[in-house]
Amino acid sequence: MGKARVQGRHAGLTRGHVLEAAVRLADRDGVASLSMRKLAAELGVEAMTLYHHVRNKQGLEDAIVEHVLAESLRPPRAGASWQEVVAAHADELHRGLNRHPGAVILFATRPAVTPATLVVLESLLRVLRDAGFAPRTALHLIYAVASAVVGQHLAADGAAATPPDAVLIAADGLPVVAAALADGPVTVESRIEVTVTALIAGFETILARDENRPRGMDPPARGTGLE
Amino acid sequence: MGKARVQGRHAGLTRGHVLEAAVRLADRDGVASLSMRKLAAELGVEAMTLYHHVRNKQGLEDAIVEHVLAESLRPPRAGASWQEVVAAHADELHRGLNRHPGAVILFATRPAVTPATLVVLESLLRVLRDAGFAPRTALHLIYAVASAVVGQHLAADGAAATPPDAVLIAADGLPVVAAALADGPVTVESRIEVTVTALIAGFETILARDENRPRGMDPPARGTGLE
DNA sequence: CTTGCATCACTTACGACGTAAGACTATCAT
DNA sequence: ATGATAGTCTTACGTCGTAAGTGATGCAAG
Repeated sequence: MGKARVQGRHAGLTRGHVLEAAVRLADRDGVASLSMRKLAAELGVEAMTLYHHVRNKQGLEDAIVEHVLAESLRPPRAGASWQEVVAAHADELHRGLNRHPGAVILFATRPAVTPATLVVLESLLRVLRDAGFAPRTALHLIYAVASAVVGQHLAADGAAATPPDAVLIAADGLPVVAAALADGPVTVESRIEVTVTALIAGFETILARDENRPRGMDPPARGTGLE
Repeated sequence: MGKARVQGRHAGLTRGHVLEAAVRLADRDGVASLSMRKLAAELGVEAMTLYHHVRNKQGLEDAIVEHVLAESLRPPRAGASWQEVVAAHADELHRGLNRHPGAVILFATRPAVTPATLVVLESLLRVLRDAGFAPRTALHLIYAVASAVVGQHLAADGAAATPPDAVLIAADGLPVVAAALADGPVTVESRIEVTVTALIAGFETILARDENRPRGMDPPARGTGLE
């Protein structure tokens, strides 16, 4: 009786609000500490309410990935060389992850093959094909760049979690490691820049090699020792 | 009062047993579904008992990473070229992750700078330095390869989680994507092989470039567009 | 206007999780 | 015999995702 309950009054919550708050909380505290209850509290609502706007927690995480990618990736600039296009793509991805550090781990887990990202992929592949790459090789190139960027972010985040002193102490008696760490910390930016530069240069030589061997011939014959 | 309790009878549990069981469960069901309680049950023991052999769950995960790395990485073969050494290192890492698929995600999270891995790193860096690489560049090379291998495994696992049909359907109207996916699935092996090949080729050109510019000069001047 | 219904919100509840605190017991050095 | 130590179990707390059910709101059809 008494107890004027106001339950159920529509709060005007939309999927957009939920997602925005989710990204904000993930950025602030990391996605690991993001829970349906905390997110609901942030929105002034009960936990179960969120399930009207999101299938479940995994759906929420997928949506975060999609959101970050959508706001980060742009179609390749017309008239740019394939090297510039690939470098720009890596840069966009890197900036997106930098803008949402707490969400990086999601990119390692969720595949992120949504229509929107596939469209971007298509345009990237088209540039590469026009430059002479076989479609399969072009796909490998994009995969390599994306994995490298995400991987470097993950590794850098993990490294940031351990105090650098501990590493330096552990590196005692290991002169080359010490020398490599001597001049300043290794930043994500430098890691990504070097990696992407190397990948582009590497695929330049792969492209040159493949163009000199026009039609269906044998694989690279003992390239890396991987099988 | 009655109730012949048999609690506390030493079960002869060791850290090695705990770790071995943890790796086994992680391999079977994935590390995400590994809990202290399940692990304890697997060992015929109560959950809290594990805390006498492991600091906490994170410590357990770190130990899993360490264990996999220790059983996978080998010191570089004497007399091999730096390219062979790097390729072999990538291959060892890849095989290790292949052997323990459920634990891959841990390699994205935990930094894995233990004394043992640092020793391996030192020997790798020594080979690269002897080949003419600056220590910092050598470190970037190893980081790039490790991140690429882990990143490709993660991406491949994520991709395996989504049914390939869905991707093919989504790729409808995207001719280049479709063409790239046309001849068979993209395996982890091929992704890693191509990436590592490209990285090695790329660092070959970086090495050649740096050797022609011996002492401290400007950075590559608009290399990738990353800053 | 009334009636019905889909939508949004809330409540309660369940089983799982990591782990702090403490009690018990077996083993071994003194 | 006497402690000390280390391995084990019990209980408990707070958190998590979410299934199931209840109630209120606002809109559309009669």
